[in-house]
Amino acid sequence: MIDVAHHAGVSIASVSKVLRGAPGVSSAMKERVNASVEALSYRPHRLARGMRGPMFTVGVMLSDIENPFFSLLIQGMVEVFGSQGYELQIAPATAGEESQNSVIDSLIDHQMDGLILIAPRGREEHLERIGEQVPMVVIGPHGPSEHYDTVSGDDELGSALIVDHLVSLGHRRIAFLTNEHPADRLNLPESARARGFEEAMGRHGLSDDLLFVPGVWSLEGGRDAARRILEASPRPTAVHAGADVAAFGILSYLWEEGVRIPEDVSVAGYDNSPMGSFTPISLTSVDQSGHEMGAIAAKLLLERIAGRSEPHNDVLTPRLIVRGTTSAPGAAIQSR
Amino acid sequence: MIDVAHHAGVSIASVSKVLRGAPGVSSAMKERVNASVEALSYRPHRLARGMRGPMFTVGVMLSDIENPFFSLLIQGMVEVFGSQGYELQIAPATAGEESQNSVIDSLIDHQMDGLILIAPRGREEHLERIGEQVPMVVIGPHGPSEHYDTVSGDDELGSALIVDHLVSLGHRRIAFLTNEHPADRLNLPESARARGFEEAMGRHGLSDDLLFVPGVWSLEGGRDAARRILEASPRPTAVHAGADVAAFGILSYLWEEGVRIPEDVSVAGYDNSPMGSFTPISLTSVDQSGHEMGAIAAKLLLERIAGRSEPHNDVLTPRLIVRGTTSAPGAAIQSR
DNA sequence: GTGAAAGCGCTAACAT
DNA sequence: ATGTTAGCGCTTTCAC
Repeated sequence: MIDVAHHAGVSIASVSKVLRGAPGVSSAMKERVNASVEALSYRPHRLARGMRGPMFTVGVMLSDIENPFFSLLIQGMVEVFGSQGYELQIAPATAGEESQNSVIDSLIDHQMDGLILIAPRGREEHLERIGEQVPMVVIGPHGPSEHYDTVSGDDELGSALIVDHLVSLGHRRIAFLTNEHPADRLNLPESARARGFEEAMGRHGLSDDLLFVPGVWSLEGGRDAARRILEASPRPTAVHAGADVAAFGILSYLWEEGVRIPEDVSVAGYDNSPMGSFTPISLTSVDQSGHEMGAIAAKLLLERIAGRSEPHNDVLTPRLIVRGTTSAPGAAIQSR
Repeated sequence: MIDVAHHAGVSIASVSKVLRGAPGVSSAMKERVNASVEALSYRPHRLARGMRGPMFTVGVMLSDIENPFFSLLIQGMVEVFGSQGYELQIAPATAGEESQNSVIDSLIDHQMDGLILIAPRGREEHLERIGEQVPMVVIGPHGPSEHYDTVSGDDELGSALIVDHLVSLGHRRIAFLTNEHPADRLNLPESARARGFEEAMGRHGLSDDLLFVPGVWSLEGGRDAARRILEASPRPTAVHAGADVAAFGILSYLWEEGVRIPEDVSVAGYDNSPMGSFTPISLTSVDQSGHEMGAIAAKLLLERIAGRSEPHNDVLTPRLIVRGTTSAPGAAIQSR
């Protein structure tokens, strides 16, 4: 910056003012400085700037880089932050709680102006403590919160939509693939979806007909689960896979085994992934508008950075998307 | 840090030394300082540290957050950097060259110790200029380079593997889906794959039978291309989709139209995405070991950060994975 | 082995 | 409207 000041024949404070667009600079000064900046192809040192004021950078803790739904979220954020002059940096973590916490700490150490946590596994108390230190938005069913905002889909309702749909088709015995999680963690999507499933089944008087299949939401996890579902007695006529990726695994295994879908077994996913809409998959699923969710999270974070401190807990309404993998049990209502 | 020094009753210089593990500190001093750090739950200010020395953070320019192959790359990097005490921050960009360049600039402004660019669209000269400023590794067919390293698959060979396979099955008229790109950009995966396709066709004396289908490598792009391929006359009996995601789109459209695969049209992808291996897709594809590629890029970057300046240009050998979407033309060699 | 002090590149009072 | 200067939290000579 000193070089620029010399080149332009002005003080470094003036350079700083021009660069920040601060008030109280003549247009002549602006031109001279900008010309010198150009001539020397000077770029401001973000760290030095960050030592005094904001970094104009927000951090995202990404708990699973493979999940395509999370990619959607990030795209929504990118658009909002980009248009507001904020930069976005993503710190990849794993599913483990320690990994996620250390990634979050690192983001704070880097003096990010705000944090968005995507489906964190940390406990509420811990999240509250982070929220006290830095503006924060959590994506996932985490409300109510004191010191941070949350955005999530109404996963209980989403599960209920699936159950209602299947029951209205005539299904009674329905399986749900749990994503393995500690029983005391009520703030995870898998908890909310399991809860919604159980309640909806109860509402239809089917509490004795539900089957919880322990397993993991992944392609392989879905295949494993499908194997066990076929062996169950009585065998379920429908499966709520919990997530699209798990549904893909289930479908894959069932198809290989010659099980007809949806005639023999109906399958519903969750997330409405792009792949699911395509033939020959045509997966019945629940849409939770990830793009919009990401954009909302970004806007909430900007509000918090601007000073708001009352917590917002936004819940988006999911939509059921009926496609070809669900039908009345035993009935081939549509060709596949 | 001053607080820690007071709490421990020592100078801030000593605190600094202990924290960095610098030589010349008594073990008594170490213990006192560490105790105070613990007691005050002090965390070092990364920006202030970065103003004097390295940040121990590397930046990744991610040109497409949706591409699952890129996720694989990042997982490979995470493992290497994590074990070496480096942090990884991902800056998401779009396919546009300007977007990518500004993201790269921003990474440099943040004083990252090194950069990995995933499939950048910038020109060689521009990349060289960046490589002069900061240790850098480019993932993509960009060699030979002066001031940075590259890692890539041998995309020309990969395309040739597909052509050889299809021709050995008896195909002659084969289509290739171009990912739209400027003709003068030879350093893109799409360019290399197109080149490999053309050369291999020529080698088999089929230069007159090849069909370049302009289009985009995406689900929708694949569907569009499939429509035009069906209309082509003479109609190709096989398609090299260029990328799995495009192949999925092609398959989707062909299935909807009642075209039998592989009997009527054979389809091959590129990338060996996890989804492709599952029934009912079972896509013939080319594996380019993304995980390993990411790990190699990370190691090369660490070497550069450590001081190496001779460029390395690593090329990984791709493997053809034959599955159910390719067969002799007109022949149903395997049930789907 | 330990501490004092200069300085990294900026911003923000404050003075002119 | 412009310039001077004191820090931000750390690292790093250089004395002690």
